[in-house]
Amino acid sequence: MKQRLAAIGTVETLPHRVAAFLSREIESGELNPGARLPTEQELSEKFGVSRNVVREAIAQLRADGMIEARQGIGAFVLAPEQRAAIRIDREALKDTHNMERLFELRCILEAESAALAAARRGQEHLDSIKAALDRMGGEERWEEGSIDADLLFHREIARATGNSYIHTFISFVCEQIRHSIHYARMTNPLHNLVEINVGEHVRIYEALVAGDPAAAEAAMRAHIIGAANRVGVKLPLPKSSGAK
Amino acid sequence: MKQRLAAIGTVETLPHRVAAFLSREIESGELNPGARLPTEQELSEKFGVSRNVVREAIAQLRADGMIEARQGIGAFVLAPEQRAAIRIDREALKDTHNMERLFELRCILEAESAALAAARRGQEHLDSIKAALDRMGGEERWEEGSIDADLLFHREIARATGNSYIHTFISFVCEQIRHSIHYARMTNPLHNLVEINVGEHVRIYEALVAGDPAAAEAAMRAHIIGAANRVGVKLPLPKSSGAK
DNA sequence: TGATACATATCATCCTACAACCTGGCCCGA
DNA sequence: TCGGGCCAGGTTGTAGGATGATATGTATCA
Repeated sequence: MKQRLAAIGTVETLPHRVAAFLSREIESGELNPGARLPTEQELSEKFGVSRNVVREAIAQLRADGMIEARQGIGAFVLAPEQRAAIRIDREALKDTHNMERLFELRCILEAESAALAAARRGQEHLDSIKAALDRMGGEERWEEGSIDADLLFHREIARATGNSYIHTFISFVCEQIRHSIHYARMTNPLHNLVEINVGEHVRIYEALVAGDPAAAEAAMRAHIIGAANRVGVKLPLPKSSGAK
Repeated sequence: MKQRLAAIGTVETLPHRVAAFLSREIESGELNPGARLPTEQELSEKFGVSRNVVREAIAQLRADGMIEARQGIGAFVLAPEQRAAIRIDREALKDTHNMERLFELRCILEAESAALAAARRGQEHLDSIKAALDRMGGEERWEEGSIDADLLFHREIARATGNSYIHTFISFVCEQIRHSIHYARMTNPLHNLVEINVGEHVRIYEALVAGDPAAAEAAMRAHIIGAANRVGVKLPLPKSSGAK
């Protein structure tokens, strides 16, 4: 049971906390790009942890391209443009407004990707997508399993584009959304809030089978707008004026 | 001068090398999700480094969500879907085929974002974009400065969407492309390969001023296809069949 | 004045030790 | 025989010091 809790809550380790603190300080602008961080020793004293912990925290920030450490001089904050990784703060996703932004990004990515997938999908891709579709709606289970199948459905479509970067990006965004929905379900007793509309998925699948990019794009767009609505996020006019 | 080299080459630190090794081992599938990593001591012996170095490497992988460490048991490989960060291998970008994929992703992101920006941009956004445009083409310098201005132009448009996630994603993708182009220029003596078409940018800007999403999207799409061609990447029919 | 040598500051790496935690087996009692 | 508690060993988490590598500023000397 404790193990289960650890898997969900992700026990906060000391380096993680230090890294999160520094990260926020940089994001908020208290430490501008080019600024020099306190020395490792100063930080270890400030947080009351060993220098080892501080180093692990800095190693993480450095890997992300947020700071650059130079031997003999110190560590410096880098400009946000030269980040080597994209990382989304899950705390921020508890805000509905941010959820809305994330859904908007997802809509952009997935709609056009669906069009690409319709043009390039092979039979093997269709099979994988169909399998996910069956797992999703076969039984009337609106549970974890169905959500997994839902995500798999979207990932398989992304894979059918043949573009690994698109696959990576879409997988990432979907996973963030899944996480925040999971959180919403934990705090909100309305479990049925998360409801999967199988019909929308079927329409996407049919467009892919037909190899019709425009239809696939439209179906995917409609689906994501619908999905956003079902979790209480109203998506503001994506592609409203540009459609016609 | 040495400082310059350090800023470009990013001196390989031991933890970074260990992390890269483990990362590749996971990506290549030699370590499947759920598998347990060797203990820290075994790894430190295997690589001939201290346990501290191994810990810093593992801390990075853990921050990315590639592995999960449990006290008293060991470290385990996580499924690729639950990554907490997106990280692009710059070595892989030296392959033209990957460049092509990245441009395709960029096209998807930026085209629709341009449409959003056209609908939502305020005067302040137009001013920032115009400033970048002036910096880009004002003087006839196809140098670093112009490339910076080019990137800034795109980032400012992303910012005008009012969606911070879109801004983050586009900044990230653009920066990856900039890096790989920089690398290509170093190895290839054809410096003028990287040429900035000011006219294409002007057309995008005018569509934003007019507040015309469809025109902005089309102009951006044309621009990115053109930019890809200018660096020797032919973009395969994005939005070809779905357009009509 | 100019250049070399030195002292200092800082990060990079290593080492040892202990704490916290999990696993498995052993022992003992019912 | 079975069940439960106890203990030993292994593994990660944290602490603290020691040494090497590198950059900066200063002082000394020709």
